[in-house]
Amino acid sequence: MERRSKLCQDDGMRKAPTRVDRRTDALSKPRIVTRAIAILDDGGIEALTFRSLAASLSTGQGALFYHVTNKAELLALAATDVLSDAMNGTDGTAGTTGRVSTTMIAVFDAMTAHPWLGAQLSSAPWQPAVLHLFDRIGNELDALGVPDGHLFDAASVLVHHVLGIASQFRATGELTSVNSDRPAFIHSATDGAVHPFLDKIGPQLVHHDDRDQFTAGVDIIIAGITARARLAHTPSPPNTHADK
Amino acid sequence: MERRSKLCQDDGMRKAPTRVDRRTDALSKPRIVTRAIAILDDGGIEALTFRSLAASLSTGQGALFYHVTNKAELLALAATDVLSDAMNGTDGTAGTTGRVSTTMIAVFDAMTAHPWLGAQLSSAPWQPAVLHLFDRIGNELDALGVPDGHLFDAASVLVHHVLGIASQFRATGELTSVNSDRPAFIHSATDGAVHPFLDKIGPQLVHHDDRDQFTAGVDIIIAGITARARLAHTPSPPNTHADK
DNA sequence: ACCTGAACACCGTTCAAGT
DNA sequence: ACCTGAACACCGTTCAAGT
Repeated sequence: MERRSKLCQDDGMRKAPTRVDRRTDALSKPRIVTRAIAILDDGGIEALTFRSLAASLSTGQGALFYHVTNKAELLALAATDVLSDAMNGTDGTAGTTGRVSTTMIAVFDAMTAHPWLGAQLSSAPWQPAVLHLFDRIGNELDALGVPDGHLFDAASVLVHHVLGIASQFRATGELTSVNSDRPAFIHSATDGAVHPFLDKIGPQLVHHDDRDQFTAGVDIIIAGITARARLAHTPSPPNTHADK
Repeated sequence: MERRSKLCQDDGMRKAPTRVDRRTDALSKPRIVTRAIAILDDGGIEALTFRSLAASLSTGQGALFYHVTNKAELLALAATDVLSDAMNGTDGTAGTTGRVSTTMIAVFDAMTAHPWLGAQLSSAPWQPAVLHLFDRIGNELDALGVPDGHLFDAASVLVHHVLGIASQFRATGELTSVNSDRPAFIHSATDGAVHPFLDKIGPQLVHHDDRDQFTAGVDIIIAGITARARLAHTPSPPNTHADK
């Protein structure tokens, strides 16, 4: 969780026994996390193993446990890193109104760039990364003018929406195989049961863009939030422009 | 996937070699699934093991693989069973308008009754159980009068909302420990970073009811759906009554 | 203090062998 | 056809032992 970058914490100051840098690349939390992310990025979530990570850092597995409590913490740290980067990229992009959806889309894009991220976020919704996102969205809704009594529920729906699509990113292989032939897949998956709605929107299921669908969902939710907020509060002016 | 209940498929009819019921309880898919659900219900998701399941049915683990392809299928079958029951309980409960939220709440309640269900649903969003729910919600929105062009997006947001809170049901132990002392937990989880919104809504985080929060989210989404649908289509009458 | 690597306990899944 | 249970491959995690 701590981000201090003390790669070499007593460098040369003290006597220098033989050669202080008998290894320039001493093990450290940040180093481990960085390497873990690299493995996750190009091997998926099942590629990250304490054995593979240790090999990649040329150490023993035990050494890793000296710096990291367990795999859950390791994954949580990786998620925090990646998500923070994604969210920092959106600072001051749009006016207040658009800022919420900008944040949401940034998270979505981070999940497509790092397919393991979705699985990790949805598998541990109370991890720091998610709380961080929750806080960010809450603040943005606050700035947008959503009344206090509605902030909590409003922020929750938005976070749930990300977690919902996050779960769709589990098992990349599975998802792509689904995408290749959705109608056939759905037919086999539902095993011949009657599904009038699925049949009806079959074509959309095949041709739709996941990102568009995500943003459409965000729009719907924001519409609902403002509709209910206005209803409960003063009929204040729409507040549709940027304010900063 | 198939629900036929052929517990004994050739019972006694044929010759009766020594004693037809040398075992009344022959292994079968439904029997296995039922027992799996029982184990899941009172031991959580990590209690279900092919070893534990085999022991509980007094067979070898190999026998289970004769009826079930793998653990993923077993869990998917269990989820379908439980979710179908939950959704069948809501038939003809309310008018068209309230039917969507009735379905949503039924799913939520099923997840609190079977804490493993949330984990399973969110860990494999393309499984039959989820598709079944998706279809159900789509049909209900259709009956509600949501225009065709919006049906897909509308149903998606709702399903994502369930999947989002579903992910919150992972690791029951974790969730309860969180509930016991949320402020302290959040402080430690965020590790001292600045989280103005979390601080602001701290009290609500502690005292809120998860079910209320869920339904509040459903209301927000439905408000957004009707708002956008009305906007895109004719300004038709609110259509707020039951129609069947 | 930091690292090593064998060992432990536990999985899902397979498979030769039985009836 | 259905079942048995040992075996396999692979985990996360621990720990005595080294420097």
